Amino acid sequence: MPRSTAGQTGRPPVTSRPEILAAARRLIDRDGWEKLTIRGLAGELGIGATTLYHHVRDKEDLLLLLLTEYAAQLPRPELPADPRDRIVAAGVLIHDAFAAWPWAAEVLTTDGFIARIGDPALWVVETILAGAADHGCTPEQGVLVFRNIWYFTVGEILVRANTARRHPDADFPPAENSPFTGGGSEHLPYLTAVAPQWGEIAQANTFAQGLTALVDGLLAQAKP
Amino acid sequence: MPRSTAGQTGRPPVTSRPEILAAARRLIDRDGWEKLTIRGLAGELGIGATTLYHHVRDKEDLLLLLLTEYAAQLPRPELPADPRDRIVAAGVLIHDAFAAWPWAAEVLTTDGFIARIGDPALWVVETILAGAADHGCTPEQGVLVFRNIWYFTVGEILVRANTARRHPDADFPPAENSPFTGGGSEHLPYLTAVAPQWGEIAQANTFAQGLTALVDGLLAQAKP
DNA sequence: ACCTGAACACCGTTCAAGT
DNA sequence: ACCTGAACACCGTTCAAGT
Repeated sequence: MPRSTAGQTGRPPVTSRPEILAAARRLIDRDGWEKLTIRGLAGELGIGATTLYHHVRDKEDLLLLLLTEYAAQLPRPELPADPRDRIVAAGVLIHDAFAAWPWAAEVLTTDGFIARIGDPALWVVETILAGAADHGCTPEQGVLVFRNIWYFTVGEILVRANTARRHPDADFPPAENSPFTGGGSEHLPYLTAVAPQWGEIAQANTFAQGLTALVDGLLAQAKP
Repeated sequence: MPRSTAGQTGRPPVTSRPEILAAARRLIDRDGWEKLTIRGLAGELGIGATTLYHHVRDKEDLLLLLLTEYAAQLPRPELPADPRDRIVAAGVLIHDAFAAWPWAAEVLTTDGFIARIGDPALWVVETILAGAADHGCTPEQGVLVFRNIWYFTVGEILVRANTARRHPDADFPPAENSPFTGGGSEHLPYLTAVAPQWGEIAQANTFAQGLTALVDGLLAQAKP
């Protein structure tokens, strides 16, 4: 008996989990991740919306599968030998992975997915812990280093992704209609002075620089 | 002619913007901010849902009003004289304000509100820019310092708030069902070693410590 | 086995009609 | 002036019925 198409019982499938995940990625890449809806995804596949529930537990499960697939597929490059440089490089890797897929970072925080990414993503955590230990950190200090890097990275991606969505070249303050650009700005001299250049300054990618500052500060704290 | 109740034309109001904002805060404090819906808010006030649109442009406008009101009401304490300590203190202030109202941080990133908070919140930005300048930073470096602090702070609050929502005492990895706690964890020795204590370590509030590391690292970069 | 439409319990928002 | 219900265009999800 052939095991693939013959001898089956019941109605034949119209889709599969891999097909669903591929369609979801297509939809996200095309319209943005906030447009990924169960109904829209079913439409993309040309099937009934409720059919999806036979291949995926719920929408949260779908997002988790998407994230896991993405994480597993990421390259795993050679890292520098120096512990400090290795930690920075690992942080940059996390950052670049999520910067290319900003919705992933958003999902990761907004829904508390952090604790549920599987094996394929854990080697980055291991790399940072190992780097900290090589530098002379205790395990506790290593965890601290990782968590602080994680905070910084998530924050940078979320702020950058969301400000880009609205103000293509501005960032924090100097919206033309902002109250401080009008009258009464005497008590905000520094802000008023940099306001014109803020947008330009904010546009530069300074993530690696900021991360380096954070890592250096953390390692200095751990080993005085 | 009395100016309050007599001589008016048209149907009398059933609510007002301050009443709406107060009800919204009540709802958020009681049920969490994801439960704040236009319909639910109208229900809380005992009025028709569509009536709200006569006092508030839309839901985004409502959230912005809420944020502005909250920011305006925050205390404005005395800060240390030393520039570095002042920057750290200002960062801790931002953090504590949003940590007490985590949904505000979430709104701030998820909807790109950052560029639109008004005057009452800008003095913190000014404080950080002034501190950086006092330390010898250029205006560009000052902006960099502020932005990095902002990333770190937002990230910390979002990650902490959302992991707390699900895993009361865990944070990143050691969920009991995590793949690496089972077999095949030989290539993750550091992670495996700290796994049992991770939750406990992650529970401590190390924000000020992490922020200090970041600020020290940034200031060291700016003035070698 | 797998698929489906109808239905449930929600959203934010608009608009013509009422007071 | 202000308020309102009905309606529009959506959500995620369940479930009985079909193939």
